[in-house]
Amino acid sequence: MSQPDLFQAAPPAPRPDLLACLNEAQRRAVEAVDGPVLVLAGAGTGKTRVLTTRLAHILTLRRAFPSQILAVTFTNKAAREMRERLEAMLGGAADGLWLGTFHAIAARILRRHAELLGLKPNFTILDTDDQLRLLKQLLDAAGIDERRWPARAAAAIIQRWKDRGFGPEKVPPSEARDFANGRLLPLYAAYQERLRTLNAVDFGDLLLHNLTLFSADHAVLGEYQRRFRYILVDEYQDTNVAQYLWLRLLAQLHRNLCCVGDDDQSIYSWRGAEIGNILRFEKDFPGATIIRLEQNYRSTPHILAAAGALIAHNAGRLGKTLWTAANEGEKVRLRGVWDADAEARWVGDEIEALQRRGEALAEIAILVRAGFQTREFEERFITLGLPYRVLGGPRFYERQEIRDALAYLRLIHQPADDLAFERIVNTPRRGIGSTTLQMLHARAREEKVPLTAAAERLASGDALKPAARHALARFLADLDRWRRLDLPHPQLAQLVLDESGYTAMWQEDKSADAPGRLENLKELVAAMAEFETLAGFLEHVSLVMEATAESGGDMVVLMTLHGAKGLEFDTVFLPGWEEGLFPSQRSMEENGQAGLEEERRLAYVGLTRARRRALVSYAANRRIHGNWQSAIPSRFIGELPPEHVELVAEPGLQPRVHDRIGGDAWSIAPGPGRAGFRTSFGERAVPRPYAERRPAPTAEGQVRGVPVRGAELRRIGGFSPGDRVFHQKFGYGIIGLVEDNKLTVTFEHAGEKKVMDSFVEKA
DNA sequence: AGGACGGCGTTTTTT
DNA sequence: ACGCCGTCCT
Repeated sequence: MSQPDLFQAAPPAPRPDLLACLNEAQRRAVEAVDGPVLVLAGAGTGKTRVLTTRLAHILTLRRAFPSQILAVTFTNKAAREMRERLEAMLGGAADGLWLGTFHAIAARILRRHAELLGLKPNFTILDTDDQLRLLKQLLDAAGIDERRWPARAAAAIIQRWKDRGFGPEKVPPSEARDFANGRLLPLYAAYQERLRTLNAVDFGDLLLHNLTLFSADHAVLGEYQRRFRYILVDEYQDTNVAQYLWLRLLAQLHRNLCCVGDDDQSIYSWRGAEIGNILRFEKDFPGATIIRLEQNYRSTPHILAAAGALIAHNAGRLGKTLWTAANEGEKVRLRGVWDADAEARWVGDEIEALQRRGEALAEIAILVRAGFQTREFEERFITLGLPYRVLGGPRFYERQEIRDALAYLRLIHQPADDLAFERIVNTPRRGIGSTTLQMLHARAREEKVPLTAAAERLASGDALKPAARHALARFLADLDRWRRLDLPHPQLAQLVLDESGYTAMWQEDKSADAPGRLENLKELVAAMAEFETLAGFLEHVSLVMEATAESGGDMVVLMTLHGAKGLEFDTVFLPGWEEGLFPSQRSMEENGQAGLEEERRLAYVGLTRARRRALVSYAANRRIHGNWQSAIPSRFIGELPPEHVELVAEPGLQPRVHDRIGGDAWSIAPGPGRAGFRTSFGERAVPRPYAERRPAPTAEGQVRGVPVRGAELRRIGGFSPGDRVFHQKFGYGIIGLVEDNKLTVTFEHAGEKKVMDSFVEKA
C-alpha cells in the first residue's frame, strides 16, 4: 500500500443528484457531516448506500481531501464493497482515502512508527497458529501443565485482554488469577517480549500497539488527529474496547465521527465485541446526532413483524421499528418435525417445490446455529442431487501448504522469524530432527539470538553430529542464496518452493489431497504477481487474503447464522429452533441473560436475511454428541406473533410437544386425523391436505432410482419385501418380511428389527 | 519415523 | 458417536 499524498488532485465538482435517490432519514444521515453521528441502520435499510453517499457528499462539498478521510470496516469484504461502490459513484476521485479494516489501517500506521515500539518496519503479523505455537513453548518453559491449562485457553484470555486495550502492565490483577494460579500474567509479559524479539505482532497487537503509540507519543497522535477530518465506521456494534479507544483518540480533534451500526445485530461479543460501545454512543460523544434508518427495502411485512416482535423481547436496546412499503407476502412458516433427518427431508422437499416454481437455488439459504447441523442437509441434498455449497470452510491462508510456503517467504524476508524457521526447517525432511532443534533452541536462548543465527553458529561448530551439521549448513546456505537472489518475487517464490524440495514433497505424496495442495501453491504464486514487493504481498496475505472464490452456479447455500450477517436471500430456512441448540445452552450458561439476548439477536439476524420467505423448523428429537435427546421448541418460536406465522405441522409424525417455557407457552398436540392442531395462539392451524403436499423428488437417475411419486402411491397399497424404507429411529433398511401391518426390516445401522408399518416410510 | 492408541472436546469467526 | 490431536511405542 502506498502512502497517499496529503494533497491530492482537486476534488470532483459537486454532484447535486447524489441525494436524490435517498429517503428522508438516509438523506439526514448523509448530510449530517459535522460532529458525532450515530446512524442506527436496521437490517435492509440501505446502510451501504448511505455510507458511500456520505463519503461522496463530503468529497463533493470539498470538506476534505480523500487522504483526510478515514473509513473503517471489520471485514475485507465490506471494505472492498465500499471501495467498489465509491468508485462507481466518483471514479478515481476517492483515491487516497484511508479505507480498510481496523487491522489493515492499524498495521499501516504501525509500520510507519514501528521503531517507536521497538519493532522494525518489516515486522511479521503472526496468525493464530503461530501464536499458539509460541504460547505452547512459553507454557512449556514455565513448567505449566498443558493438559490442565491449554495454550488455546491462554491465547483466548490474552486476546480478550488485548481487545480491551490491556497490555501486560494494565491487566487488572483480579483478572489474572483464574489461569494456572495467576501465572498467566507473567506469561503474557513473556509472550509480548518474545514477539518483540521475533519482530512480530499478533492481530490484537495491531490495535494495542497503536494505542500505546498514541499515548506515548503525542506528536504522532496529533499528526493523525489533524489528518483525519472525517471518520466513518461501519458495523460499530462489533467494535471492541481497543477499537473504541482508538477511534475516540483519532476523532478527538475534529470530532467528525460517524458510526453506523445496529445494536440488534450485535452477535460477536464472544470475540470481544462490546455492544456497550453503540449503546453508550451518546454519552461518549455528547451532542451526538442519532439517526434511525427504519424503512426496510428487503423483506415483506410479515417477516419484519415477526422479527420485530422477536427482538422486542430484548431489554438492552436503543430501539427501532422496521417498516416497509412492500406488499404483505407470505407468513413465516413454522414446521415441527420428528428429528433432524425429517427436517432435512422437509427442507429438501420444499426446495424442490420452489425449484419447480422457477426459483433460483442460489436465492435459497439454510442458516444453522452451528456448523455440525449442515450434515443432515448435505446428506439429503446429495441423495436428491440438489446442488448446494457450504460456506465457511477453512480459509486459503489457513491451509497447511500455504502456511508452509509463506513460512519460507517470511523467513527470507525476515530472518528473525523463528516461528517460520521452525515450521519449515525440516519440511520437507532434510535430516534436521528434534534433537538438533533442541540444541538450536538452547543456543538461541543462551545467546539471545534468533534461531537462524544460532543455527549458523552450530553449523560451524562441532556440537552437532556431522550428518545434522551438514544438513543444517545446507539449509542455511540455501536460505542465504535465496535472500541474495534478485528476482521478481513470484519467480523467487517458485524457485524457493522447487529448490527446497517442497513442491517435490507434495508431488511424491500419494494422498488424495496432494494435487489440490499443488494447485493451491500455484495459485499462491500467481497471486503474488499483483504486488509490487514481497513485503506488500506478505501484508496482504496476513490481513486480507481470503478463501478462493467458491465456484458460482445455481446452488443452495448452507451456512451458519453468523456467516449470513450482511447477506440476503429470497428464501431462508431456519432449522433447529430448539431450546439448547438455539438458543445455545452454552451461550446461556456462560453468559446468562446477555447470552440469551445475543442468541435472540442471532435469530433476528436470521429472519431479516429473508426477502420473501422465512421457514422456521424444530425437531422433537435430536442427537447431541451421539445421544438422542428429546427437544423442546425454542422459546424464540413462542416469541413469533401468531398473526404472522403459519404453522405447518406434520400429521402422524408430529410428536406431542409441550412447551414448558414460561407462562405464555404454546403447545402443539397432534390433533385427531388431519383436523389440525391447536396452538397457544388460540387459532387453528390446518395442515395442508395430503393431495396438496408436494410430491417428493423424482429426478431420474436418482441415487436409489425409485421414483418417489410411485412410492407415494404405494404407501396406500402397503409394503412388500425388498422395499427400501426409512424409520425415524433406525434409519434406512430393506424389508424382509411383511405380516399384515408388521414388518421385519434389516436396517443399515440398527440391524434387524420388527416394526409397525406406520412407523416407516418408503425411502 | 511412522503407526497405534487413548483422551478430550464438541457454538459462533475476523483479522 | 466421532474425530482430532498428542504421546508413546515399535
